[in-house]
This record gives sequence, structure tokens and C-alpha cells, in this order.
Amino acid sequence: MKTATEKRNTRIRATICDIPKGSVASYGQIAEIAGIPRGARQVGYALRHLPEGHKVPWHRVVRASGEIAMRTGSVGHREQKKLLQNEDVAILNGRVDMKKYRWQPDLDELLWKPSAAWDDE
DNA sequence: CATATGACGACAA
DNA sequence: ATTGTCGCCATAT
Repeated sequence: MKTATEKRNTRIRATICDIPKGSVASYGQIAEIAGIPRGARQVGYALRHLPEGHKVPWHRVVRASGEIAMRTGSVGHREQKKLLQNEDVAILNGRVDMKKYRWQPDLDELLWKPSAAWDDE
């Protein structure tokens, strides 16, 4: 069986996979949608320890402030910036304009992923 | 069991 | 805008 933590991480990754191209979401936002209120740090942890061969659009996850979370200058940081710009997400002064690019899921999208039936992933 | 840490976030000064 | 605190919560030691 899966541990509660594994399920949470699965939901986190699944949620991130739903971020549409050209949009971004904050760690806290992902946590909330994934059913983990105040679990922003968990999202960070989950991303940091992504499994091999993942297909998660991790670059669409930024801080609530719009800044890229990774250390400035790090390889990952540059990579993320590049990936975002490839999706037409502008980065001014090292930050994304959240007002403009923040992902705003529709009711339908949220209804897809009922938090109750995730026991068998 | 006690601390420390971190790809966070909200808020006060 | 910048800096410091504190709350959160899974992991690591």
C-alpha cells in the first residue's frame, strides 16, 4: 500500500501536471489544490525529490511573489527561466507577473480531481 | 524523542 | 522595497 505521504506527493505532482502551458502557480496554490493547506514546503520538497524520468512541468511552479524559488545563478534556476520564456511567460526583474500568469483553474478542472478517490495510485 | 533544514508564505516593522 | 519572525510539515541526523 501507499503511505499517506506518497499519496500526497502523487497529488502534488498530478496537480502540477495540470498547470496549463503559459501559466504558473505558486507552491501554496499547488498545495491547496492538492488538498494540503499550508503545505507549500511539501510541494517544494516533492519537486526537489522528483523521481527519475518524470514528466512534471516543475518550471511552472514559482513562489507566491513570482520569483523563481531556486537559488539565483543555479543551473536549475536558469533552466526554469528558460523553460518559462519558451512558453511566453515573461520574466521581468527576475520575477513573473503573477497577476497576469497565475493559473486560475476552472471549476471543471477542480472537479476532475476529487480528493477522496486517490487511494489506488 | 530533540533539533535542524528547506525549490514556502503571510505579516510586522 | 528590505529584513526579520513565525507558522507549516515532511525528512534528515
